[in-house]
Amino acid sequence: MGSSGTDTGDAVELLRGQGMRMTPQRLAIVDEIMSTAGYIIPTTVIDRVQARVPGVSPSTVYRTLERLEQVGVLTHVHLEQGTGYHRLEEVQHAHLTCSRCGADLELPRSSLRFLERRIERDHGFRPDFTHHAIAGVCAACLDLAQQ
Amino acid sequence: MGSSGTDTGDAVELLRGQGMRMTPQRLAIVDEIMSTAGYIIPTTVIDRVQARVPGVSPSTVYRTLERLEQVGVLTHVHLEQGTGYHRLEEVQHAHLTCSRCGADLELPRSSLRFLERRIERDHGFRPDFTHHAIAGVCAACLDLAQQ
DNA sequence: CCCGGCGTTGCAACGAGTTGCAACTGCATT
DNA sequence: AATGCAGTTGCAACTCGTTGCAACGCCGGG
Repeated sequence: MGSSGTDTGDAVELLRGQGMRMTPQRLAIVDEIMSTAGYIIPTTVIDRVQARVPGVSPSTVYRTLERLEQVGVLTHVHLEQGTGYHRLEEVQHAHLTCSRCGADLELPRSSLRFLERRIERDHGFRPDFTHHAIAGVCAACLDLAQQ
Repeated sequence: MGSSGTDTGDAVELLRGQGMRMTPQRLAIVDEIMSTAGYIIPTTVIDRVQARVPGVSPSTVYRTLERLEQVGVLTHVHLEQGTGYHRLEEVQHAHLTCSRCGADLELPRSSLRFLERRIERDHGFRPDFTHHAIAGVCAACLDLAQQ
């Protein structure tokens, strides 16, 4: 686990097609991301990539993540504690973050389609609830508060 | 304008009641916030307060904002470009940020109550759509894309 | 009105993230 | 296989924000 997932090759090919050069650093970064399920935060990418290719500078990682997003391989989300990146192909979901206990629930986008459509109809704005986390109070904490 | 709004006095009194000491720095920070409509970002507070009380350190401003939030005078929101603070009494609203043109629309919380209740009913999580901005595409950009 | 405890401040050091720039290197071409 | 250059990299410097700590000063008690 943790290396050379099947999509890494696909991604590399796609990146080459976009005129991007495949350097060792970039290869390590892409492979690290492609073999990670869910989202990953930049500092983690930096740590893991530096373990593989000593001397990789943080700025390279940040710039590569940005590049990968432009090319359409990744997307970033704003979570309670900062920015996270995940593969674009991953199932889209919103993050429900409990402001009491910090729990992070995932809600499939399909469950929010109705709300998205309703807001678009009522306000002319087509929202994407997956880009920013949604704060609130989870069921467990609601129960505690109700006693 | 921009100084000693009527609520500054109320706030100071409340803070004293909480055992907080009123230093010149803190007084300037509180007054700056209380006389600002809408949200304000920390760096702006730092600039304005330093203009009044030379030498105030940024850490003091950050710590005071945090303190004011604990006491219940302020609240922070996560916008596309960082953190913003606003008075708690201000009308609550969600921020709709257009990912195409960057427009920032405000949607009164009352317009979202229905959605909040529906999510709570369906998923057991009571969301607060005002805490994080909501990304999406505004009406104008939707029109452009449709042609 | 002075005194002293403890809440507060400034500073220095640090971590995350961004940017400008000179040096380097994939890789297409020859 | 050698060459050239546009795409990349690492570094240094900078901004925003956080934290530990010693010095400071607000304010209640004498």
